[in-house]
Amino acid sequence: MKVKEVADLTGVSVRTLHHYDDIGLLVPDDVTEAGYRVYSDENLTTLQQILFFREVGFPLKKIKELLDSPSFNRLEAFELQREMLLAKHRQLEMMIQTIDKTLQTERGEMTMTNEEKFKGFDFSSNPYEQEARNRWGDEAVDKANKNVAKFGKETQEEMNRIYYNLAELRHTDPASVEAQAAISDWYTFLNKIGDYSLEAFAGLGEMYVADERFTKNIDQFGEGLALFMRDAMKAYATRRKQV
Amino acid sequence: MKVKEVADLTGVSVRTLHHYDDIGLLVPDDVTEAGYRVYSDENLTTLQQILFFREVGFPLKKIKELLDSPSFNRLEAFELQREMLLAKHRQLEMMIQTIDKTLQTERGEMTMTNEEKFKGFDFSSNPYEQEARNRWGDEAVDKANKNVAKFGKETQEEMNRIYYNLAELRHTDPASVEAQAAISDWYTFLNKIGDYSLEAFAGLGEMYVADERFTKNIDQFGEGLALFMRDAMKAYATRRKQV
DNA sequence: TATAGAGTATGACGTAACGTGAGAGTCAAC
DNA sequence: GTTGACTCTCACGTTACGTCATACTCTATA
Repeated sequence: MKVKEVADLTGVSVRTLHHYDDIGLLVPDDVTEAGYRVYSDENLTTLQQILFFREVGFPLKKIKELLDSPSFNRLEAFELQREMLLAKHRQLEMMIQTIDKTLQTERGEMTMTNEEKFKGFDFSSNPYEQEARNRWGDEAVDKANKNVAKFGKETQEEMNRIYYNLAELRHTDPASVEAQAAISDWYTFLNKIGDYSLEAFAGLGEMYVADERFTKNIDQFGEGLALFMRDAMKAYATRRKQV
Repeated sequence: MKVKEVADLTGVSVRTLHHYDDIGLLVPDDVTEAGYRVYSDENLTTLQQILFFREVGFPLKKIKELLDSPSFNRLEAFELQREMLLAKHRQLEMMIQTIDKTLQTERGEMTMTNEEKFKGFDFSSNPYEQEARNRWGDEAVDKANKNVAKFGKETQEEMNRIYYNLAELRHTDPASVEAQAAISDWYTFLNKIGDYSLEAFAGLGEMYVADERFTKNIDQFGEGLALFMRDAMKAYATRRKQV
């Protein structure tokens, strides 16, 4: 299919498809000799995914990261998207209720507090978005760091100690007893300030190497630490799941 | 209430409130001596309106036009917003169905056409336009411009004359005798080339502001004409229905 | 009462996700 | 062989804020 066919089918503009091609988010599987973009059925499925994530408010950059992520699983993604759409659905219901109440208020049939006036409007707390970010997104790290700040100096120092310990081991085997002990401290620490399943923990490790901003941050404690931590975290999660 | 209180209550950022102040969309009713913005309860109600319109995809500029419009009626607006939210609600239901089908497809339980894959995704037109099309029918929307072309040059010229007349009145009261006389010409004209009930006529007016393609076209004769025509058309339909 | 800490103000530049031409090549149809 | 619809690649414009930087204000507390 050529651009306009895809555009007409999906409702996005041709320019949008160009843009997605430019940023590498949706690169057509084929091009004609004249340079015309040709989209495959596989491309269409990807586009569907992109539009779902876009609809629930993910920035394109993050969508790309998700789709590129080695741990990305289409079926799982669809299920999550379903949940998120349902959440949005419920949110809309709240907004409609809010409107109904407002209408009654305008007619003088009842009164509303200011909080009630904005029920359903606060998007800052979408639990499913949070879940998605935990599962695949780099926000997991942000969250951790923010929480650390919130938990004060001692926590910060504890975190640094763990980093230093790990940094010293970074040229050894990530699956060794020492490394696993150190990474276990890391897991314990993270669960003090947040809530990480083993899957999330392993996913977080992936992010340490997948996203250069975190690689850079972590590697301040020692070059190659991020990579080492990812391997150690993966090994840790795998081993503990087997038990 | 000061900025942060409002921000916390509504979930928008402080920067957003600054921005809305800058562009004149939401100007706080009061300022302290130190220049701090102080929002009244009236301001909060306006903000609620703004967020509703924003949620259904209206650009801020259009929201400002709506709120500033002399014919703007809060109660009516709430009812319209309710409709729009319901439309979005239905759209979400379609998307959820689409996901369910996709999940079954992934499991190999069924197959989907490409059209089905994108059902519910076509946002090319704002949800309200969808709603408008449902309510007043597709023809009402497309008919006007297409038919004019078909009816030849004289018809085209007559149409332009009417537009020019209206454009000159566009800063006056849409319900005034002059404006109503001019809009009556418009109604007569439209019924020469098509078939418009009063409801369809009013609905068409709504489309003039809801669909930017129309707005752009009409505003070529004078900025703000589309909005003026909508108000005049609505007043015209209301008045004639009462008789 | 001094001072820290949280809140607020105004620039001003940055960013995301495209929109909108401009200028030119491509392709099927009549 | 010439329309007319479609496509390409620049490249600048736009919307709705985000993100500093710098400076002022307010209040709780040592």
